[in-house]
Amino acid sequence: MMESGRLFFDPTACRGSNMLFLGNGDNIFRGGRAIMSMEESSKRRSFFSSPDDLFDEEYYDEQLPEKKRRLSPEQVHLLEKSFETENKLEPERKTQLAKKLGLQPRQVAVWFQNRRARWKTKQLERDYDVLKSSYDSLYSNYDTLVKEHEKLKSEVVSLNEKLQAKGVAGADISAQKAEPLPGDITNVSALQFSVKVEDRLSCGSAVVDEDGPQILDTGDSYFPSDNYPAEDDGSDDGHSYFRNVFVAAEPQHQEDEEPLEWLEWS
DNA sequence: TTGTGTTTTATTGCCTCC
DNA sequence: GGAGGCAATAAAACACAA
Repeated sequence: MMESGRLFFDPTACRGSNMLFLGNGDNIFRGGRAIMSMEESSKRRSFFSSPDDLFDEEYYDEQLPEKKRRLSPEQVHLLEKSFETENKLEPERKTQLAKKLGLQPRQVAVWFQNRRARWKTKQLERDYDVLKSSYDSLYSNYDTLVKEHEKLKSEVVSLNEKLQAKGVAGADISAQKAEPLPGDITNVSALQFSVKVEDRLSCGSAVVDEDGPQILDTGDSYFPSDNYPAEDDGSDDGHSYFRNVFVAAEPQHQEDEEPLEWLEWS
């Protein structure tokens, strides 16, 4: 596999014979011509010499394989569409696509490889954003809880003082007979998170119970399956590797989400 | 025009699977 | 062992500010 790739643009390999390009059913000159025709303006020349065909002067400009050339928008569009339906390439589809596009199968394979890499990079960026907003949300809720806790604590202290004052002043209520407070409710640990926090939250932006938000160990933390989801024309439609990771504080989410099945790998 | 940063195409080497 | 995948990287093509 690598050998064919290596030969593809290897000047020494090209010098001898074009048979080297014929192994996959397409040859580079056919592809080169197709690209050339779509990019009428560019007529640059390859840095390496070509096979016998190049002796034909008429052919020279159009047939010469170039060292590197961008695919035409039409080619990219078709490749993108194909990638959307299936991001991996079976040999048959590769050959078909290559023929359709006037490219070498190898070029199609390389394009898919690079496209998958790009998709993955974008996906990681999206995942980072999701994780960050979840963190921000949790942090914000935590902050609210801490403040509320402080407020309640001071209320308890104040009520305790009143009770004690009443106990001293009241004729029948001795300090000994007074109902003890249920535990030391001025103690942070007694209050803190021993009850369901969600009961105390009014905003409802996040449901945080005693188990708290958590990151579940999903085991394999990367690709959910052999197939990535179809991507909407390379746009950010927010498929996350980690979408099944968060059980709380999921940020506002995309409407056009795909079903989770493909994410539920184990 | 040129320098610079980004994107795209292609290669290389390693790994896994059959 | 060959085929195909991925990560890392090179290098050409492109975009764009100065």
